[in-house]
Amino acid sequence: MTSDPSSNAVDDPLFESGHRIFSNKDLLKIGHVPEADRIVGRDEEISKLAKRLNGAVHGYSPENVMIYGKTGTGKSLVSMHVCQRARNAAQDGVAIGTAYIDCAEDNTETQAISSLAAKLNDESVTDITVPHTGLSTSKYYKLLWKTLDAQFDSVIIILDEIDLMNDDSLLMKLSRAEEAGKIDCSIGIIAISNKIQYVDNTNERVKSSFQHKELFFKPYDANQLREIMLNRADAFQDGVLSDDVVPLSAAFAAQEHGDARKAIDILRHAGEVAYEEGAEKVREEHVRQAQQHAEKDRFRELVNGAPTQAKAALLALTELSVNSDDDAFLTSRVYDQYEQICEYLDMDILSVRRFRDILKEQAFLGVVEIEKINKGSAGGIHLQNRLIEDPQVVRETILEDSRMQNWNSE
DNA sequence: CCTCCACTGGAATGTGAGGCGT
DNA sequence: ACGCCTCACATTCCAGTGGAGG
Repeated sequence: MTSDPSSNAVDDPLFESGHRIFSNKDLLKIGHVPEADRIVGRDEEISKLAKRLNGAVHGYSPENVMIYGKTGTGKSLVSMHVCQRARNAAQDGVAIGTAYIDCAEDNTETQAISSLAAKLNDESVTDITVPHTGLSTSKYYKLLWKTLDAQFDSVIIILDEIDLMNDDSLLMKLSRAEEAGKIDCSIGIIAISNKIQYVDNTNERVKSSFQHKELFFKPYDANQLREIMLNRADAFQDGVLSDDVVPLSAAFAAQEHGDARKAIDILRHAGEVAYEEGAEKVREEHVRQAQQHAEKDRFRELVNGAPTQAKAALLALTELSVNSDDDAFLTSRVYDQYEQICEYLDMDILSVRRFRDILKEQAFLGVVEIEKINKGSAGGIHLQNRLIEDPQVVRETILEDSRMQNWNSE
């Protein structure tokens, strides 16, 4: 995520000095955090969240907040933004610290505490050194408490993607620290989750200690997406975007997921497509291409990320689809083909039961489609499995895997 | 309307890897 | 270094399923 445009550039005719399409592509990067006035359609969420954290600004305890919402609905963005404003708005004599933890990265209690301590610690003030690793969990906690007391009246901690944290005692210990008298500094936690049921799945001890308000983020609608994209339109050169480009991208994204990240992705792709074509304007057809491209990318990612056994199962399906007029096959038929593949590739052969579950998982991910059919007295209930994307494309993607490469027709 | 087929899917149970405290 | 615990993945067993066809 670091961009370092070299400062001592030499004009080389091999590379164009100015870009025909983009003027500031950074604005379309995934990790780009827009300025405050560029956050769209989340005013309500921002003010609600700010209200919960209000205490921190005056040196009292902020409330804990649990934020729910799908990906790309601005949860992290709004949280970070509010934290920043809280820091700026802190009253005289009130020291506020804020920290952001990505639980996908630090997914154990120890890791999270250690990076929390490291992030909040200002060595020149506290004279404490936080080692990256090597201490027991409890030592890290002690370090953290010390750090906090030495520097802050209150801290706000953002725990992003907390559902990926495989241990919820962190939540409990953080929220109990203050009342247990371990620290004088007050702690507010913003926990962010994609899953609505997150709190239901945590145990009772955590539920009782992590008292919190809940906040729901709705997906962006087409209007908001359009505005978000228009706000970033100056990533493009003046007049390069045709009028219908942004509304179309917004419409695509809105009907599919309401995910701002993906919407912007499509816009960027459209720009790239236009550039490669040598077009002087980004047009509707470029957006359509970008959209299709995004679809394929998503698919590639799904298939690439699948475990080996799932790939073998998919390969069996593609093999059948390619070599026959039908496109849907009974599980038993697919399983036979799968057995052949496994044997040929010298892989373990899983049981039919497990095989069914693997296909079901792929169906959940949107790679295959399963239909229930009934053959009556000729054989009761069966499942029919069908690939959603073009079998050839799936096949190529699977064969990119080194373990699968030996499988070349027959 | 009852039977019957061959697969489905829930439940119990086993196994190996990895994180954690001691 | 050690055992403990949890989790994901896998197997085995078996009651359940539901419409075509008698």
